[in-house]
Amino acid sequence: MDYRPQEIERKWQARWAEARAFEVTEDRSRPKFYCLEMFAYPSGHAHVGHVRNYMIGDICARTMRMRGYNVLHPFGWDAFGLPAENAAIKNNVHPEKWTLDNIAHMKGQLQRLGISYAWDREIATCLPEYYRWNQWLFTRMFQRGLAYRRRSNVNWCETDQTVLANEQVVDGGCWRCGTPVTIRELEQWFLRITAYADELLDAADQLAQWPDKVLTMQRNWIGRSEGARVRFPIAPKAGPATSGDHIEVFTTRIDTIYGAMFVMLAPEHPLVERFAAESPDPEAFRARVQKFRSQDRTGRMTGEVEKEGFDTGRRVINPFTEQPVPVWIANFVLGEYGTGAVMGVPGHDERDHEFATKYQLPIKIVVRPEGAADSIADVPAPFTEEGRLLDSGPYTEMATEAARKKMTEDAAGRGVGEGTVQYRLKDWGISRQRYWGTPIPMISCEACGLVPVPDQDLPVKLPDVVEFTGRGDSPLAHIPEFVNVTCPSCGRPAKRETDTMDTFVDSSWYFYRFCDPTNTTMPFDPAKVQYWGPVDFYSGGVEHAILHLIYSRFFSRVFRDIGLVTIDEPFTRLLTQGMVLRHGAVMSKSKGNVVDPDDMIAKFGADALRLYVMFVAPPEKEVEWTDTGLEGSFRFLSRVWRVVDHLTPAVAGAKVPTAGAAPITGADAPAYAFDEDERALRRRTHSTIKRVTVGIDPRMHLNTAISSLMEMVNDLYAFCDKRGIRPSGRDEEPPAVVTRAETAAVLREAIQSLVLMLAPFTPHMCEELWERLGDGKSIVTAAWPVADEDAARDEEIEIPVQVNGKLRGRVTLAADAAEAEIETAARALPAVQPFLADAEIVKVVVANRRLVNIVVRPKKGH
RNA sequence: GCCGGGGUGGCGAAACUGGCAGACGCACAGGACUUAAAAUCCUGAGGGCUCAAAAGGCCCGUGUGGGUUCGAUUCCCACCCCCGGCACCA
Repeated sequence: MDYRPQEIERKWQARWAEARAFEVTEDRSRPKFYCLEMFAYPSGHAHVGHVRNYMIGDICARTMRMRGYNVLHPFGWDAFGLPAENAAIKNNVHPEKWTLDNIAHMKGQLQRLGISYAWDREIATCLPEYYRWNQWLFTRMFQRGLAYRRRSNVNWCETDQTVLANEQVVDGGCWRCGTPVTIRELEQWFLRITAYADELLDAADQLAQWPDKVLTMQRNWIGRSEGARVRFPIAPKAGPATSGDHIEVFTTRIDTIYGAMFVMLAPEHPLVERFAAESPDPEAFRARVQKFRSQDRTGRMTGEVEKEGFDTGRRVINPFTEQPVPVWIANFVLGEYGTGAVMGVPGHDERDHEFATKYQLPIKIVVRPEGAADSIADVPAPFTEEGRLLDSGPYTEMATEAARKKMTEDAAGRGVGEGTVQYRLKDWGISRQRYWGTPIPMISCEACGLVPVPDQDLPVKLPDVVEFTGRGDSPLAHIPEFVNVTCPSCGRPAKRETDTMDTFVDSSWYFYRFCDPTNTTMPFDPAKVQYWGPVDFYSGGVEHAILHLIYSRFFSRVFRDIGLVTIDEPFTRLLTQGMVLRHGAVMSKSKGNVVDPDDMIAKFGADALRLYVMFVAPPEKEVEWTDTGLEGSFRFLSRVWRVVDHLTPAVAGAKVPTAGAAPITGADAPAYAFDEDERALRRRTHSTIKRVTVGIDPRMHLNTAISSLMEMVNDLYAFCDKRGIRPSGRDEEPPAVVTRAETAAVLREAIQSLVLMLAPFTPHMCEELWERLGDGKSIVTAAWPVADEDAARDEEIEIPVQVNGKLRGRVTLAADAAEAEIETAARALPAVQPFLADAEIVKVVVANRRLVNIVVRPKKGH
């Protein structure tokens, strides 16, 4: 019978669904394994780039099931978001309909791929049963001061007409559409992720099974800097100084403060307006500030815009030198980092040096390189490295590091500053002026202020009837019935918040909801998360390295501090899968280079597609799609099918040799006398089991695991060829006849092991073969084969022999040959004789019994 | 500029801890089977040189140049290039 994947696949997908084969409950008799792929945004159709991730997770989930774990492998939909709303505006479809239709289609695609999901746990974040708990959590965060509202400058996308979090600004543009970000000042809700900055940073060291790349990105994003805040008193314009009137700067180099020749304010600094007002020509002053503020934001942030500034005419006192220094306003000082003010040390900072040079400000050298220059003239300015202090009062000659410590202490002692830690990470702005998201469950009352919606009134549901305008205010604001409410606290008329939450809130805790997806009284039952959590294996695109993955680590800690979970880190092991390219580009509808899995399934079946995608490269790497590669995988599966199908009836009665090696039969296997070829085939079978087992977990080298299986199949064909029992490849095939019991036994062992090991990759075909080969039960829970070390062991070893590091021949010896025997055999090898003839043997290295190297040199006087 | 990952045949790749470079596959070539083709099965192949041919032999070869070592794709130093991230963060 030919390999006809489509029939087989339909059959087994139906059986799995009927048997609810992948649904699980908490079973304390078995170890748990939580395998998760990042859930999907239901954009319409999944292409092979998307589904590669689900395949990777599925290999893992199916393998762990066969190894006896109780595997939770759920799937769901990150279903809120702008595309649905944009589609609504464009096509006049309700976002919910658009979303649910897409979910239905994509779910079908995944089912046709045979991904082993527990569909009973499917969730969609756009449903009130889910987003209700976003609201619940938000009110808890509000109560704990982790959610707060403030007016601030926010990133605004003109195309999407909404706010973006800092993490959603990519290269100065919107992460979704690329539109350059502009700045708006708005009242916004923020989540206080900075409260966890230290912990998120420190705990990153414990994430041993995360890629370095992702950890580095997170560390950079959090951006911890140790330094000091130092206050420079403002010299009075006229009359006495107000007490405490000062400019506070943040610096990581307080040791260079004797070289601070000026102080710079960001154009956004709160003191700027006061200085303008107090200046002789306030309007001119403001105009100059305005110029900086309106400069291209990304240019200002990245140094592409030239450094510019102007002298405010004001002076502050350097608290260490006690000398007055001028205050400038400079376009390159960032208002939102540190204190929005910095000290200018042109001798020891590149930017300050550039600025001072441009405006002819004085440059003072206060650090010299260790050891070297003892004359100031020799110090190259700007000198930004560590060294020894010069011309720095009592600190002169101290090493920079020690000086930083001492000067920070002294500043604190004198009340002019203190040591501090500064983060680049900012609080997460979550307000979005759009419809298709979780309504923020807050009510604004004139008497009571901001009041959270009480639990019994949750969820705050999205109203159905809405006009989608795409304007920059929330569509919800136009629905009076939604907006006008009574204050839950005092009962007077009040207004509801009309912004919705960033959809990244939805995805920051969904992995816990999967543990208890239908709970109606809590986000999840803590006992269930206690059982399933944390996620043991998590895979998804590296594009979420700092968005989703840092928010999730944050939310896990919030749930912990609320008392619902005890674990800190939600994801033990992270795999970032590479993208699938076609014609050198990421697949996208607009480029017209997408490969729809359904088209490939129609041609070669889901199993061949799965195998190809896993074989073509390691999971982390980008791959280029090729049709011929897929055909190759189909050929291999046909080859497996043919040989297993051909041999199955002939080996049906055989008992496999060892209990450990075989999952189903052979407890009382007879004592076989294997011949050399049979032993060789067993060796291949068992060494393949070893390689494939570690290849999948822990190593996740799925491509080489598959190539090991291919080698095994090649050996199997060679063996059959030798014994005259190979499949002909023709339609009408005479049945294979295996008369020798030993041969039948090793063949059965081989094909059984092969089918079991291939099952995670190509589950439908393996189920079909297992139906005739196995114990009548599904291969889903069949036991993973165990290698028999004795059978896997080599009887003979072939050892390469080198002379001076060049390969000259090989010797074959018994596997247990002693080193001395190996050396003797190597020296006796005819191929090495010519090199030994006129030479003196310096030494002979027998390396680990794996290689012999004879080191010679020409005889003296020859 | 800083951080992370890479650079190996015509192509995708492999090589566990310093030990036979190129497993496995794609594409290609040859053979068997076939009236024929497809399919299938088998065989070959890093480059160059030597040899009438084959067998065999020799040299070169993992981005470049050095180093350590009996031995380096692997370790060290310097450099070039590619990909990804961050980037005036004081």
